[in-house]
Amino acid sequence: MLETEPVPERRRGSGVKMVYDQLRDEILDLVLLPGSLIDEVQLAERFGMSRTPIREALVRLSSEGLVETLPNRSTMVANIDFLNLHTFFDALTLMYRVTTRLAAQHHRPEDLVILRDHQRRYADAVGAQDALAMISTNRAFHAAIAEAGRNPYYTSLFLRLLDDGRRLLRLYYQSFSDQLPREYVDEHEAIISAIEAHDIPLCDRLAAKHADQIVHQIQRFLARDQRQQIQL
Amino acid sequence: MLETEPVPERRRGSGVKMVYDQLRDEILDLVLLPGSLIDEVQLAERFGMSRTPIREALVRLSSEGLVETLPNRSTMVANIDFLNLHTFFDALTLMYRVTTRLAAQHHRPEDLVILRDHQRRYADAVGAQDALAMISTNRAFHAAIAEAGRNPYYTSLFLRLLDDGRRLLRLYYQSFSDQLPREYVDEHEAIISAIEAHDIPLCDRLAAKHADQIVHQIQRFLARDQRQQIQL
DNA sequence: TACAGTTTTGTTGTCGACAAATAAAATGCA
DNA sequence: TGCATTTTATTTGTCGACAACAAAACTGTA
Repeated sequence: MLETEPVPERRRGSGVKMVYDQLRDEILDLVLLPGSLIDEVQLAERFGMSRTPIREALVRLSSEGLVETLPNRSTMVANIDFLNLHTFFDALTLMYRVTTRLAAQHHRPEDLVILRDHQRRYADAVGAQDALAMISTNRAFHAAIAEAGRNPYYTSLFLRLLDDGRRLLRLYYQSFSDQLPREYVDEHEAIISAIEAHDIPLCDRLAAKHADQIVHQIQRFLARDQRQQIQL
Repeated sequence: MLETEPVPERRRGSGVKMVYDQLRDEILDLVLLPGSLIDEVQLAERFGMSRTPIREALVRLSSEGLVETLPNRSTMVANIDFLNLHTFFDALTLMYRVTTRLAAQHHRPEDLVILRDHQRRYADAVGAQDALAMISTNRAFHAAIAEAGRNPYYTSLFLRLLDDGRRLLRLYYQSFSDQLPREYVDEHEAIISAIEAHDIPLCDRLAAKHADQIVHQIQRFLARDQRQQIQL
């Protein structure tokens, strides 16, 4: 009597969160391509559970704008809006500045330890030429700055922007993984020092410069091969 | 044959949205008090539908921070965080400034028509001493400015802030509905003119002043009767 | 062949029911 | 009586099933 149990007997309330986290990662990592349709029963079979928890996860993703749900029709992975990218860059730059300024004001000693930890991991990723690790560690670094700023409103918007950017960065790094991120390591170091020194104007300048670097780099990439963006 | 139909035969996909909108309004209008527990089957009976759509509405409200859901236990109306109000005021002020500046840059002629329409309704509400109408029309006015700024990232954060503030304003206006909002009418007029003139620095100054007025007024109120805030 | 109307197919939105998990009540023991 | 333990009860998380809706496939007619 072979009682195969492919689903490893998950705990009660963990279903939605598991599906949510998994789908979210796959969307942001472009495993699920923008515009592709999502079938609930297919997901239900894949995760070995009913459609109900799948649906709740999709509702959550929908309210965060990661999927668009057409009434009585399939839900769809949200498209990347290449036409209004300037609004994204604008908001991203402002949030870089605001969160870094606030970190200079409100950080505590333990925040610096965390920051340096993330920075070290980022430097390792750059040294190892590991594009995926660069993306995630860079994100963690700036998310930690936002946390140190201690304003949840800014933090949540910033995280959303970083996630939206994560999809762009996936396009970016998969096309050419060059050595430019080396500059970012130094800039990160300077930002940490400015935060530690409570130098708010310097934090503002450094964050703005850092943001401009990233924005211009992405824009250069987009201008370079426009075919790819039209294709999506 | 008496076929009573208390539930008016709603359309198919409208269930969740109806429950979501209704609960959201009741939470923001303090009909559902912060910290109060929400029973799903009770809501299901009240809305005349199954628990499934109620649940999806609650998930959505949860992801927007309006309710907090304890695992395997009741979900709860989110508390008002009186301790960290300064983060709220800070973000609100910045968003006032940013959205108004962007409206000066990117507005179109039809936006001004909409703005003047909201402004007229706000003036009417002030004239009629209708506190609830003041809250909603003021919100609509500033939301329209954000829309005219055409940056969905800022708009969504701003709307969230305005909604969080709506609960505070409910506390505020229900304790003393005075004639102070009269000043706001004039300030709104000045903001409209500055937007129309594309005067970005003036928009920034006016928005900052406007925000400070509101913030200080709420802070005065909170300092005046602290008993009420502790009670909640 | 082109097109309007009809049928079929596939997918979603909703339902009622059951089981797990927690809180409350009841019981037993010192 | 006070406390630990068991039992009950309530509420959630999940499931399988069915009906409604939209798109695709099909049919008949000009």
